[in-house]
Amino acid sequence: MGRWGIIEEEWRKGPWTAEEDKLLIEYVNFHGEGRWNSVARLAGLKRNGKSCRLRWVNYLRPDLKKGQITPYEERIILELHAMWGNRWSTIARSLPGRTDNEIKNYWMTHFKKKIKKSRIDTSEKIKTRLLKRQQFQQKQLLNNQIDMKRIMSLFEENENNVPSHVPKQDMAILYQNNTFHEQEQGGFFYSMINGYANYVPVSEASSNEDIMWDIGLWNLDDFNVNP
DNA sequence: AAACAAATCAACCGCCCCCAA
DNA sequence: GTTGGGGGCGGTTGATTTGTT
Repeated sequence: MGRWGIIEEEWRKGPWTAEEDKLLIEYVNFHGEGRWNSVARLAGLKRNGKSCRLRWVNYLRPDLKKGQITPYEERIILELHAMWGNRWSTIARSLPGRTDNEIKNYWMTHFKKKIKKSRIDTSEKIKTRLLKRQQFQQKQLLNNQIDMKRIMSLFEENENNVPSHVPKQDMAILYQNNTFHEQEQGGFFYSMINGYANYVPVSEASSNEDIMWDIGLWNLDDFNVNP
């Protein structure tokens, strides 16, 4: 009870019940995603907006991929984590149907203990701090994710069996020995520059030498965007 | 069978950014 | 220019599940 005898807003916490899920699904089906803070009022749920959003995004969304992370997905998680660090939502954008939370959990349980604490940790933090200030950079980098998706979609098709419509040359993009092999035709050229991955659409690279899709995130020291 | 340990993962928290008023 | 609400993100927790002795 509040000071004036008014019952203070008490939000439910903890695991969701099937009934709560049902209410939330009905709400989203009717009102769409978003405006999460009005869910409690409109759907009769005693959950705050954040809780509702989280439940929907991580569990109830119909487009979620169910089942275990496949070995193929695991490789992508490792590769992208090497590129992006702990930016789970960024990594998740390249894995359709998987959530940042899921990927984060997976990495934490499977790989964290294998990574020794070292000065790499410190430099990761510096990198993260730098990135936050570099809005412009980030937007550009996210654009390049689109290019990554094209790569990833090729892997997707190659995961189990190779559809006949996949051109031979695209098959050259293979993930072996912890790296993408260089690929010169019909896809992307992958290389490591200063230890960071670069993906260059081959068509762009060959038609215009000046275009360099540098998603080597961390060479930001060279920029002075925010004087 | 039972006690204990470890792994898993759903959900929380605090912080941050964005943007409308 | 400031403020506050909404929402997104990464780190963390802790109940439950799974493995081990």
